[in-house]
Amino acid sequence: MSSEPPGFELPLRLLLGFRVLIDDLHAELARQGHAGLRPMHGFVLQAIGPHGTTAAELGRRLGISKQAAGKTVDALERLGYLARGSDPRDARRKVVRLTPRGADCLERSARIFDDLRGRWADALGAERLTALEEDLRRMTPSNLFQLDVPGWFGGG
Amino acid sequence: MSSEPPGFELPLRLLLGFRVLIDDLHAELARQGHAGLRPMHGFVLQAIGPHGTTAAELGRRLGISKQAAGKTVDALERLGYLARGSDPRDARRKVVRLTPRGADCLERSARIFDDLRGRWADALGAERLTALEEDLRRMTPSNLFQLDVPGWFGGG
DNA sequence: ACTATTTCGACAACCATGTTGTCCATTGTA
DNA sequence: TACAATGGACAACATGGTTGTCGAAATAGT
Repeated sequence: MSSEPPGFELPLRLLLGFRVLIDDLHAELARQGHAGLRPMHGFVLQAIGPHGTTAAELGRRLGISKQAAGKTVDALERLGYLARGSDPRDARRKVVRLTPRGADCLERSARIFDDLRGRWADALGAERLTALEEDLRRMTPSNLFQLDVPGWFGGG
Repeated sequence: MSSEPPGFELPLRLLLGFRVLIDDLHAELARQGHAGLRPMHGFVLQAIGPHGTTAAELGRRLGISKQAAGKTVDALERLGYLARGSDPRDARRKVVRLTPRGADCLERSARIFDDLRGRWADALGAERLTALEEDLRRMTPSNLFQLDVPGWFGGG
């Protein structure tokens, strides 16, 4: 009879796993010339994607208010990762696009994430990692970016 | 040749897994009379434990400043989950202890977490869940509570 | 015993990020 | 043409974390 771990360990381990990966990512990003980024910024760049979006759309995608999305865009714009443009077909929309620096960061992030995943595969075995991912996919919502996280954790 | 998922999916799934569990926990806690708790509050109660601590010690345990820990204690005290007492042997220390309500919440949380873990076990199979936990244990630091999270995510 | 250092708790100032509410310009529709 | 919906900006507010400072109390050192 194997004693099971207390139930509260699972969420904590999930969070710690996330944390470890993100910390490693940002340590490496900083080494590659992208210091100053906050943990969530990478995901915001990822969520914006190569084609750009608007603040309102980004908010919907991330599950936060358009105002909050707008503030985040402000921050990333100040850091030089995003640029705002206007849409000739709709004067209300302000399209947010990655700058070259933003695109560079996104590419590096992708490579680093793949590398980190490779390290997990080395440590755990490819099959077990695949199984882990499958299991998580089964237990989590499909919308990868509906993180919500910033707001939901701190409260507000 | 099975195509591997992009590396950035793994951290996101870990985070989403955490989120799902915590959301479920708090939905159930609210149903059981403990509405108004923030996601991190449960972990703070957990980290305080049945014997109580001080704000400074709690801060060290959680990996945040004593001031931040103090503020969190304030919040939980306002909500009726914690009570401050004084230590006769050290007039500087203000011992923070769970109130009956706090202890009740902690017990219920434990039961709910076990139940949620059981649901994952049903969905994934006990062996796979055990493997998942083992793998995460292998890839994450041992100090379960050194979350840091609040500060590190939002930035500051 | 007296002093110097450490520790605890509190307060203040500041920053980041979220929320809601309001308002205006623009677009699309009845 | 009038009206509703949308996008963006601004303001006010709450939370939670940080650093810095300070006084009170405990501890170490001479």
